[in-house]
Amino acid sequence: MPELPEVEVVRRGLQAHVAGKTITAIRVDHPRAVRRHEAGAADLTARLLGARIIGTDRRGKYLWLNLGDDGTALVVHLGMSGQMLLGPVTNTNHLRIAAVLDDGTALSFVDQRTFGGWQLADLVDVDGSRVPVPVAHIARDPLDPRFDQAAVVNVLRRKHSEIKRQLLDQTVVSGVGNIYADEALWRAGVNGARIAAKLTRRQLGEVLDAAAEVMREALGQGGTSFDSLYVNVNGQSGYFDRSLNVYGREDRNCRRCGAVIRREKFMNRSSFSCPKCQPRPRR
DNA sequence: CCCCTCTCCTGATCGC
DNA sequence: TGCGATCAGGAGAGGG
Repeated sequence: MPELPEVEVVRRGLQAHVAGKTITAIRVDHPRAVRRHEAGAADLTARLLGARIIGTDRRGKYLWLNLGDDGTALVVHLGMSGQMLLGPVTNTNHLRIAAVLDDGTALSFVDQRTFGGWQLADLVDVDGSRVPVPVAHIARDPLDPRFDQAAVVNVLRRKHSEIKRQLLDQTVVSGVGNIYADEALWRAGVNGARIAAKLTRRQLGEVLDAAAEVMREALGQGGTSFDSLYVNVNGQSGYFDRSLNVYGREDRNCRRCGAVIRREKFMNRSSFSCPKCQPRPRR
């Protein structure tokens, strides 16, 4: 379940090891991994062969490799279970794309649930930043130096929809997934079912502050992993799951007040919250 | 326009 | 032992 911190860990690994390298071989093993590249797998491999990776970038849960100097990028989304691995792949069951770099390093895209994928795209200017076309609609994330929290609060003030739903909407604020949404709401003491427009500016600011804080801390721990589906470029998991306060802690005690953490269905996924720190809205 | 539900996918796990 | 049901969830299509 890679969210912003996990994707950033992967991006840093790629930056350190693939920047400046050229792709000398590439093979697509599963068509779903390139389904978002509308020109097809043959076009993608033909254009990547011989391409030089000049750097990496990320917004929210999207990361991309900048190629050559022609303003194109290889956009990577990890989906739920995507992995960008450097070096030999031992278990090839879920190997979707295999590439080789000019120093002999293997770069592989492994993805059990096939929600992720690669695509080539042009870079465009959006609000003063260069991003690939498929990322143009994605809002800045809370760790972006140009993240405008006041502007996001203004957007949220107009949303007649639950705050958790908005946190998960990548066009409002990006990078937050189910785990960090629950953690941020717990830290801010806000129930995810509260209507965004009915929260005060101060409360909305606290929720966004908490989201930035929890993701920054998770990044410092190398990310979160529950089932080893999320790993860095060397196949290793992070440690932040030990620091989670609500997610996955059903029936355990709240670390702040001792109440029993509850689990509920929300948007077809699980939501965890403290009944005392995060009282339900009146309806 | 705004909001929300559904769907894609695979593997682990559980109850019978 | 087998088998169906359930769960995990990012993001976009499409419905209301």
